[in-house]
Amino acid sequence: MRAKRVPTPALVAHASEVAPMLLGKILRTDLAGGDSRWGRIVEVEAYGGIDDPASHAGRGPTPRNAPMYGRAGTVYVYFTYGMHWCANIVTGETGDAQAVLLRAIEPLGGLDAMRADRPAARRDRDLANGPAKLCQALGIGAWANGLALGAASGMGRVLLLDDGTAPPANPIVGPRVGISVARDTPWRFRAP
DNA sequence: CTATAGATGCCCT
DNA sequence: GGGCATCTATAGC
Repeated sequence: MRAKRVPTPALVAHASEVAPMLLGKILRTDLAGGDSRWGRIVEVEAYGGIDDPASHAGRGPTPRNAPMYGRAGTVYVYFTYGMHWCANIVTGETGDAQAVLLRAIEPLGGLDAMRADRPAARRDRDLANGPAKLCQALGIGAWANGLALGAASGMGRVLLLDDGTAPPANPIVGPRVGISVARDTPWRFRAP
């Protein structure tokens, strides 16, 4: 089956509901210069809005989290630890400021380009098994911040595709990684 | 395999 | 100035 774009209305729900549904979907970048890279989403985390202390939107709007307040399907990319980019997909109603952090994909296409951009990865399984590694492998950076899924900028575009693979019936659910608050909220989802 | 330290810069208080 | 939705190399088992 050929892959089709995930329709935006499917993303208009709480991040904790959208997140497990993104497992199994295809994340692809088409970069300026012509190369495409893609893989299957195998790990995500849900982040809520003003009511979620672990979310970047947990203390209201700031310049950094502004894309989170946009429409569902907006890509929110942030810079952290002085060197890493991480990518989210905004969910919910406009203004809800919820998002799903894309934590890991199983690389499927564009492997050579991924390897070139991830010299530290000694094995292919390490190409995109982390939120910052995923961005490095797919070539996602500041250029994608605030873009709608599927919309092209001068640097490229980000696509969320459905190739007919159903989300896992029993994803591994647990607390989110790397946060210092709300550690009891089980909003991390992994494919078995 | 686990544990730990260091890198490195931006955002927000 | 504190803290960060992280990654890598290295050390030890």
